[in-house]
Amino acid sequence: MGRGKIVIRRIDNSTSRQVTFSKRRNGLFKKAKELAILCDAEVGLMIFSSTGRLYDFASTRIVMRQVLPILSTFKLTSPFM
Amino acid sequence: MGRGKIVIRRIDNSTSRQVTFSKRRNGLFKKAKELAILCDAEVGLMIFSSTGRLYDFASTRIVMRQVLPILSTFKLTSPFM
DNA sequence: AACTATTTATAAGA
DNA sequence: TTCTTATAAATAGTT
Repeated sequence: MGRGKIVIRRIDNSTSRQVTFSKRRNGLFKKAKELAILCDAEVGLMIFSSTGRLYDFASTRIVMRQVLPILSTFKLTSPFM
Repeated sequence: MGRGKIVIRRIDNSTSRQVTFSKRRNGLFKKAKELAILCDAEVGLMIFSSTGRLYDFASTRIVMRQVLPILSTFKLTSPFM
């Protein structure tokens, strides 16, 4: 979606990568919110930039006992696990 | 993006809502994966359909101590909380 | 930070 | 319902 077609691989140039991150992160949040509204779904989205900064969104009513099984698909490091 | 412009509000017709859910869910996962690859970011995405079915995706390396603060933004029901 | 040429996603339709 | 396609929307490269 742009002046040229791109291949999906890590963007080498740091500045370009940062710009793309900002644009696509905003796009992803927008679409997550739209999905929740249009389809009456619950959506949780968390993004960590390569520098470790966190961006997140969650529609309501997601409960911990539903979230826990998902967490097991992450690589977890926690005293709880 | 389609034959007509739509307003972002809950889709009343159950069949249309299900069809849109399926299409947009796939689109959201695709974009989440692209963001992770292009921008070297970590992405976690969880979607519950209105019938309670879970769909999720996570790129690796997300650790529990980073996830926990996000969970507090959800409405939690858990013996841990 | 805007712009716009293009690509991509998707709303309707078949 | 799986496939098609006209159109809306996102965004890559530019300024």
